[in-house]
Amino acid sequence: MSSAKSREALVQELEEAMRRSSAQGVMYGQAVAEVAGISNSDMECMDILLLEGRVTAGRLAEVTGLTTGAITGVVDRMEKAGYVRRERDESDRRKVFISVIEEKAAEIGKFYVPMQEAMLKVWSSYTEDELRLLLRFANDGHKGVLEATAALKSVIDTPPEQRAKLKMPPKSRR
Amino acid sequence: MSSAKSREALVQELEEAMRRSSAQGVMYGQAVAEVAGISNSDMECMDILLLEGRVTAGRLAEVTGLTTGAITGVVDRMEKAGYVRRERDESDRRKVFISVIEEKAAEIGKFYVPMQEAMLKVWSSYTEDELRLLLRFANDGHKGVLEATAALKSVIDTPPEQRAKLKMPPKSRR
DNA sequence: GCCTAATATCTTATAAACTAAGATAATTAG
DNA sequence: CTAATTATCTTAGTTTATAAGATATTAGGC
Repeated sequence: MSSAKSREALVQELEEAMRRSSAQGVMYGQAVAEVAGISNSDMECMDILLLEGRVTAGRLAEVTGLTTGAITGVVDRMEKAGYVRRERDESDRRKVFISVIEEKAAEIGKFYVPMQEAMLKVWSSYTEDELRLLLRFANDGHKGVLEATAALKSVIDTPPEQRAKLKMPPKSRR
Repeated sequence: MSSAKSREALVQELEEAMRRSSAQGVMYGQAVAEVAGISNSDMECMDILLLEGRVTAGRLAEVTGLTTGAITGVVDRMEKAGYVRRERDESDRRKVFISVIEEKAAEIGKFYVPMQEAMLKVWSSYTEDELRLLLRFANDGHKGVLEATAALKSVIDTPPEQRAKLKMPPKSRR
């Protein structure tokens, strides 16, 4: 019974299942923001900061897609709440680095514990070989999403006249 | 030699890889909303509608975590833009079902094409047995995230005195 | 059947957070 | 040195959210 389901049906089920669980993942993030008492955008910036450590205001704007003005607001709020600190770059004094204050940020990290525990529980029912496959998929998937994001964004940058039918050559920016 | 990587290391890598790709997934969603010219919340509601087909305003509020007043606004905007239509339930005339207008919704669906293509490309490099494993994981994962969301929300309802310490995850080294 | 409570959505006033445009300040190039 | 560029912040106005309560419908107890 190697084909109880056709490959096509399998792929379709996969698509739907992935969509559902990623939607639920988004909602988890919102719930964390709510419990932590900070806005969604602030939370997203914290995530970036926790991953990259020390980032300029401009890069936050770039990554989140917010305007620099909005980022000023985000950083004001997070600084006031004690999560981050502004540090002017001494070699280029226009730049402002935002850096995480670890002790305070750890309070937020706690809210990810239920998620980590749930995932550990799920993974505990898989063999090591299966986990290796999942890891391969997570990495392949990440690359795929990056690719898709680039393809989609090239649509944004295409002037409306030319936008009629979408093509995929990723346009190099910056 | 069945463990080139220890199970623990594997799980940790998985955790990080999943976090990265889901963060990228969130960004894809934002990009779609931007290209489609509708807000993030509106987009989220559209996603729910596309999945469930026909949903009451109250359920949208429940699922998204927005107030019913905010949902009124969301539906007003989407109705005005022609994506959905309000339908009063004849058997309980307090209820308002929101249902998708397929032809118009397809315009949004088109922005998911780059993502679908990227995923198809990824999946094409897996065997059917492997796809079945991925499907199992997607479903298990969804259940896990639901569980985690519930666990997190129970923290909201816990009085602050008892909320003091949650277990921290095993310190992740990067 | 009638009154009260509960449910589902919408309305209003107000607040939060965003954008667009432009001000400020520092750096780089000619 | 001056002009152009870069990075962030400020301001005015808009969008989208909340909280509280209005409106309309249904359900339950007597």
